[in-house]
Amino acid sequence: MKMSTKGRYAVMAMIDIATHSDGEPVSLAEIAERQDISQEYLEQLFGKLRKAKLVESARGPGGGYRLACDKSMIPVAKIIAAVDEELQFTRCDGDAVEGCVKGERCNAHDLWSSLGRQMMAFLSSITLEDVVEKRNLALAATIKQTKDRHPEGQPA
Amino acid sequence: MKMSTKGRYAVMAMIDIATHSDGEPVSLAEIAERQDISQEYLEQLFGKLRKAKLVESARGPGGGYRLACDKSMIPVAKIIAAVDEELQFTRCDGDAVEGCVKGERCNAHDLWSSLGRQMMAFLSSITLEDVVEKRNLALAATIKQTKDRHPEGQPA
DNA sequence: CGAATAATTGACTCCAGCACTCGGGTTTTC
DNA sequence: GAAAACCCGAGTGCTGGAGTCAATTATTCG
Repeated sequence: MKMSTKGRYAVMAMIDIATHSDGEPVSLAEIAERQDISQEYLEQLFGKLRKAKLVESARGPGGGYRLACDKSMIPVAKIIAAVDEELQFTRCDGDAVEGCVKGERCNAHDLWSSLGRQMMAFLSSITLEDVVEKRNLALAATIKQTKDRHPEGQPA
Repeated sequence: MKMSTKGRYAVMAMIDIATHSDGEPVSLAEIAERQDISQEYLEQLFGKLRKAKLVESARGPGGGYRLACDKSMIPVAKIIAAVDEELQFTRCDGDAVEGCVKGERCNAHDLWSSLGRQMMAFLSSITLEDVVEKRNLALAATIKQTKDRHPEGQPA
C-alpha cells in the first residue's frame, strides 16, 4: 500500500508555488532546485496539472507556472488525481465488480469501497492553503472509533 | 496509490475462514477454490499470517487453518500489516526524515503523516467481525469536514 | 532582429517489486 | 505407509513507476 512519487511530487511542487507566489510565475527550474526533483520529471507532471486546470503557464523569460485559482480552492485530492493514473486502491472501488471474485462482489468489497471513500473524504477536505498554513491536519484521528477492541496484545 | 493484492487476498482469505469456521480448520484448497486464488500463492501468505499469530495451523489430513483468536479481536490493519511489506505510503510517515528533501522535513510532511494516521485509524477500528457482519463500514465519511470549500467547479 | 529563456511534447530506457509458479520437503491421520 | 495437508525457499515474467533525452514552440529583452 503506497502512493506514487508522482502524487507526492505534484503536491510538493504545488505547495512550493503557493508558498513562493508573489504574483510572478514560478519557473520549473526554481522548483526543481528547491524541492530536489529533476526538472524533466517536473515537466511531465506540470503537463498534467495544466490540463487539469490547476495551474496556468507563462512562456518565455520570466515565465513559469502560477496557480490557476486561489490555494484555498484547491483540495489536495485534485492534485493527486490530476497526476496519478489510479487513485483507487482496488478494482472493488467504484461500482465495477470486475476485480471481484468470479463476477460477483467479493466478500471484502464493502471494506475497500469504504476505505476508498474515507481517504477521498480526507484528501478532499484539505486544501492547498491548509497544508501551507499547516492547518486542519491535526484533526486526523477524529473518526468515530468503534470502541477499544483489539487490545494491542501479543508481542512478536 | 494502490494496495497490493497480497493485502487484499489476505483479508479475503481471513474473511473466508471467519465465515466458514465451524470449529474445524479450513484447508487452503477450499479457500483457493472459493476465493479464486492459487493455492501456492495462499501458502505464501499464510506463512506470514501464521508468523504474525493471526492464524493457527493444523497439519495432516483434515488439517488447515483456523483463526488464532476471535474475529472480533482481529483488526483489518493487522492482517494487512502481516502480509504487506510496507503499509506506509511515503517515507515521510514515521519520524524518519529520510524521504524528505535534502535531509529536512519536506513541505508536505505533515500532510502525509496525517494521511497515514488517518488510514491506520480506520483500518484499526474495523475488525474482521465487522467486515463479516458488514457492520461499521457505512460510517466512513464521518470525518469532521472542514467546511464546504472547493465547490466542485470547472468541468473538464 | 536574434539570442536567451522557458514551457511543451513525446518517445524512450531502466529496473525494482509484485504476482505468481515450482519443486521439493515434513507432519499427521487413518 | 499412503494420502492429505501444511511448509519453505528459489525462481521467473513482466508491468508500471521513475526518470532521461531531444526537439519544438512561444515569449521577452537588448
